[in-house]
Amino acid sequence: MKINKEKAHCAVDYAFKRVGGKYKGRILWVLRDDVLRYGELKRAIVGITPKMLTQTLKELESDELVSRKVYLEVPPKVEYSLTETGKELIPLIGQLRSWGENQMARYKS
Amino acid sequence: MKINKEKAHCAVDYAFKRVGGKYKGRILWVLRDDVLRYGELKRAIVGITPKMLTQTLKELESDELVSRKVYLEVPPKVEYSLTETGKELIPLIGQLRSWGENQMARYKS
DNA sequence: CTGCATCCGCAAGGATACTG
DNA sequence: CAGTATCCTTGCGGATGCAG
Repeated sequence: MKINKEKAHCAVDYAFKRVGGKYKGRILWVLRDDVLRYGELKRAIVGITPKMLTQTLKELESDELVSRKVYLEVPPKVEYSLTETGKELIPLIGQLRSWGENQMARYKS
Repeated sequence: MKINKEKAHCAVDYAFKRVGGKYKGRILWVLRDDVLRYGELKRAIVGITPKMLTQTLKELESDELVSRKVYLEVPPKVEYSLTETGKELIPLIGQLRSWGENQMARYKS
């Protein structure tokens, strides 16, 4: 697994790296006020493959935006939720989302 | 040139696509309150190659976040600035940047 | 249920040289 | 000055199968 830890050129670069990629934004967003299990996430993020889900979650966990809680049960159960740092991003993602909605509406014409 | 126009899964996805990529955030940010020429941008975005600068600017222009003004002079002169839509993003990028700064400070230890 | 292992294609991005 | 034109590398992300 290759998790991007290289130096950012600036804070903007740094921030976009943590939140960029194809699914990070969407995952953080669906976790905004829920604690979700792996399978629930998989269903929520339409089109994601298990590999990408696991990989992206690991990166988010490594950046301490998402925390992972394992229940030692059979069958296995793992829950994902936002960390405090992750929650700080929610309002920003929310604004981006609103902006995106406006744009999509504007161009639908 | 391949500019990403495929359907977004949702508004979050849409927004991140417009602003993602390796340089879009940084370019929008340095243009936040200046009108810059090609060469000035190139110097401002440390590490970018002419190819990526041109390509990224084209995508931003195509998404109507940046506008391009050509002066028919010798030597040539081209100025880039934010559109109104682009300016809407600045506060959001600013917040992301602040968040990034805090994170970088936290981890510097 | 929650993943990991493996293989692979393709597009994003990089290096370098050249042009109007 | 403001880009193009080529060629090349990398690694993201997809597909599929297997495992605890």
